[in-house]
Amino acid sequence: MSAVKLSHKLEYACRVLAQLARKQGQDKLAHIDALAEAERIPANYLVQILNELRNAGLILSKRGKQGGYALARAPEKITLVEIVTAVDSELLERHFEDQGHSGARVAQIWGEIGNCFEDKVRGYTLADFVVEDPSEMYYI
Amino acid sequence: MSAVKLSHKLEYACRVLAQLARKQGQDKLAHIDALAEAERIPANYLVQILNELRNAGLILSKRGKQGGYALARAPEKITLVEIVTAVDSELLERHFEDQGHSGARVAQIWGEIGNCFEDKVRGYTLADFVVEDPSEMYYI
DNA sequence: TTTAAGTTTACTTCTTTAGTCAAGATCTCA
DNA sequence: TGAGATCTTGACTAAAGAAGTAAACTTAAA
Repeated sequence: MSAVKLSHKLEYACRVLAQLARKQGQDKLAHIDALAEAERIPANYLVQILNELRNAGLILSKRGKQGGYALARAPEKITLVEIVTAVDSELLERHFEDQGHSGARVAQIWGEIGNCFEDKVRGYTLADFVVEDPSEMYYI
Repeated sequence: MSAVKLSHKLEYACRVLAQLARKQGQDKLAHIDALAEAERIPANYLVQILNELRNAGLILSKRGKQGGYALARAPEKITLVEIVTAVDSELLERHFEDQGHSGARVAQIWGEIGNCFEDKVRGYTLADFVVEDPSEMYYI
């Protein structure tokens, strides 16, 4: 587990969703190239990430001319746990070996730590990624 | 980051230290083979892990006949953060890209989550891994 | 001096991550 | 209808890390 060191993929997913949240309400759909440019993400890689987010039901897409992407729901209805699960579900999985004399207790303690982590992650929604004044973030 | 999915190395380190804690106070030193057997860890791999724990000052070793390993301090003086830092320091590192329109806020939020995680990890010591009654663990 | 330890370093194998690429499907508009 | 814009899908690759293996080297006690 790398709890605090994010994978690029998860960080990209958070950023692109934040950007989509910012564009919400506009009638025009967002294009991959514009999203890649705004968030400095390799466009070819972003393709895959958007696919996973769509498969998870977090965004909607439309093909063809006038096509593009938009959030499937309001930002405050999309929790960070859903984002993690969509692109990097291992992060929240717990699989301990539970072998040897100390396996059970080690698993128990890390299980508690995992619960704490998951609760914290569950407490955020996409709306928190788009607050107007970043300094507000400290009071959450 | 894999916060909740432990690397084998970190899980092995926790287990072998718990075993050393259990043997504390005895005048005989613990041998690699016995530790590997008790905690079901590949002995050849354990060699490397014990080395890192010694370099980090968590255990002491003695070579030659009658050699072996022991904790460098009392279990309650060894925090889980020290163990993580010794064998898998990346787990607690935070490196976000902070690029694109949303980079700063994404980094800020994950930084908060990381602080929460680190605080939780800091709250445990090796003594917690060796309680007599595992059911006590639930009340920590 | 023999032997039972730990020490150090190099190597292998497998999986994952991050990224690239291109052919295919679909939709709108002229 | 058809041309072009746009997403869709799947195959591929290079680099890095995880996990484990192995063996030569050093040290200390009997």
